[in-house]
Amino acid sequence: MKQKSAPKIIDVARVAGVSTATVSRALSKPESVAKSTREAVLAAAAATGYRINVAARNLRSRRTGAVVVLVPNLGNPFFSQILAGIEATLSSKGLSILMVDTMQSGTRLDFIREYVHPSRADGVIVLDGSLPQDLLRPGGENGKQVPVVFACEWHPHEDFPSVRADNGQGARLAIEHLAALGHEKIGYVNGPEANVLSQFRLNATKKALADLGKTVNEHWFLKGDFTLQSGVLAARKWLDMTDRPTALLCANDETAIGLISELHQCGVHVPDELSVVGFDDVDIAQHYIPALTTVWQPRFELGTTVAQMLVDGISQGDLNPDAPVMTLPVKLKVRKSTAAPKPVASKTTAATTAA
Amino acid sequence: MKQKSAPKIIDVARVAGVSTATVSRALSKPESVAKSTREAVLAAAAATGYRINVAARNLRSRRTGAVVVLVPNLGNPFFSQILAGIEATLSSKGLSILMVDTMQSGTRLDFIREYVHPSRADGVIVLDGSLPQDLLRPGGENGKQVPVVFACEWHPHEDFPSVRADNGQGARLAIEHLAALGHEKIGYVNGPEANVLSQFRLNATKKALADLGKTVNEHWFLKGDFTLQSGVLAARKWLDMTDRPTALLCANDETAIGLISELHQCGVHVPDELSVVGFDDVDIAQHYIPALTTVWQPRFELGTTVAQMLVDGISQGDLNPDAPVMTLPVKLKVRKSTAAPKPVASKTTAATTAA
DNA sequence: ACGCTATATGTAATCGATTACAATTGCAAT
DNA sequence: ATTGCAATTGTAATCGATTACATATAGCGT
Repeated sequence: MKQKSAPKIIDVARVAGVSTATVSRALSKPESVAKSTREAVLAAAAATGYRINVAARNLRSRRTGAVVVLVPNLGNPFFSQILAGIEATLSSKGLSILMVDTMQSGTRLDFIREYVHPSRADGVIVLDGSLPQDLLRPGGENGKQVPVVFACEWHPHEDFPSVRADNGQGARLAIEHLAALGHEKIGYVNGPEANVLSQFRLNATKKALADLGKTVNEHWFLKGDFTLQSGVLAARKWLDMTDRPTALLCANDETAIGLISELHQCGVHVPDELSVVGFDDVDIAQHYIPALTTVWQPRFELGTTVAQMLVDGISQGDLNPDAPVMTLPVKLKVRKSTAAPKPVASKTTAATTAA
Repeated sequence: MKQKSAPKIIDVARVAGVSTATVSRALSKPESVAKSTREAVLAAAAATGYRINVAARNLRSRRTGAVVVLVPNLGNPFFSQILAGIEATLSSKGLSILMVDTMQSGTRLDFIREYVHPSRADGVIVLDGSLPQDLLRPGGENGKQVPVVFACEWHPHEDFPSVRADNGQGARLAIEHLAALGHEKIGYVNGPEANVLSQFRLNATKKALADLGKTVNEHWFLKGDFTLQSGVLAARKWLDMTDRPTALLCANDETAIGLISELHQCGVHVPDELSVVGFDDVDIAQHYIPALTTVWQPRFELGTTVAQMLVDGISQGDLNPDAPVMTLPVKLKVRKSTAAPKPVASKTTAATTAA
């Protein structure tokens, strides 16, 4: 009795004694058919084991039910929680996620370009602020545009809608915290220079320092690239300095952890000899030793928010024209990696004991 | 001159002065058309800005060009590197990734079921060993099956092809290392009981202890669930013990880190008072303080391997019938969280100095 | 010169749903 | 009773590519 090939809509129609149009309606807009018919169709669908052919529906209805997510680096745990938020929202709307790692696929931009197209996806979420922008506006002015929204990162000179954390406020809170502890010599370990977040956090840091009347010493501003290793290198540079800052804000938690671990290797204790602040509040941060003082970002919420923004844009047929930029609040989590600076050596020396 | 709607294959055909069949062939199997025609078609495609309609191709060719990846928890960084490996391999084959978080979508199994279907995906990669198996064999014996492969985790009583790390060897190496350091009282902090990895590592741990003639004391075997918090709880349980183990192997790095951080809070020093071994070697592990001794898993390679296995299965039209289980080797990374046990207090006390 | 094969291309059916439009029915208002 | 409207359902065109099959052309051996 079993059919060789998968049941199609016409098989269901036959069993239910209705037309294919009715089956289609009963399944996709149940309220548009009579109750009795709906039940008959549902029963027939169950009886035949019918499963819709997604390609056929997509072709005819000119939708895809999918959203492309362009992630800079899937291996980076920072993005995984944002992805989780995106997934939660999109799956609740019946949309699926096409994931593309722009690092991996980076050698062939054409590969990515293929995804930014109405026949592929109903929308695009970009977590990578450094993609060439022409890639996101395919076909210039003509043809249908796929709605594009940014999360976390963004294009500095473009006006795509975006959701981001309040990076400026985060840097300011961190600097104010260090200043309140009594630090006068405060530095910063940057992320990649090409990255908007790095630059934004860097500028906000300098602004906050200036506003507080603190020295902005370029020697205390170190390069980095968001990796653990760049924290290690920053530690070595700090060790080599003659006039060292007493506190360092890092562009992210990885950098802060690499920094602290290398200092530990070299017998330098945090926060006694240097206060360190991270950025992001990854899960490990509060379980690091010392527990990391850091700027918390609502990562899961960033994901749900950007997904919702895109869903709204898709259903409106177009994105909100005034290119909204949503900025979500951050929080400073004060833990154990920051403390008042050590009293200057030339004065009275009451040796501080380490735990 | 610009057309309102996106150019279709027939527009390209007109410009190139050939039929749609020829255009299709020129684009998908270039070697099957004459060189001159191919060039004309490519030029016409470029001139019109033609982009293929994926839904149409999928419908006709009965393929999807997509692979579904079922991830237990996207927010867990452990999976992100495996995903990166999967992405690298699949994207190089022109396949896209449909990502589904089985935790998020877990409330509705039907939602997941929808993805395990030939019209959705050409294959499925499962990273979650606890999914109901009927979900992965839709339609019982009839109908086309979608190839399914497992990575990391697997179904204990099923014979799907799978790729996994050598968890048994990992546990054995860890126990042998602790034994070699002189530990006699060795415990284990488990992951979720329902998880195959937890159980596998647990059993291998017990076996290794028995083989080495060490005590297997059930009081030293603690429950856990792979989270940082479960490490914290394990630490408290350890503190409450009267007869404490001198070394603990943890089911994963998160647990180990939670454990160490809580002990640190309580003034207990690792490894002086307790040796701790993790499992997985997440990026942070070597930058933790103390640097974590742990079992390294080839996570990226797990991803590339399982993806390759699936790709082979798809192209063969069927998966290797003898349900191959590939086991990738692990390595023990000895760092600073393990040391010889403290000499018994009643004996001579030569206080060991900590770095 | 003839037939045969190999190569290249064209014609049109096909994949399986959605949906515009038409048709039917029931019911209320006139 | 007749008309009008709303609610259901059916008929058939349609989405845009792929591909089985048919056809045309060229090269080759005898």
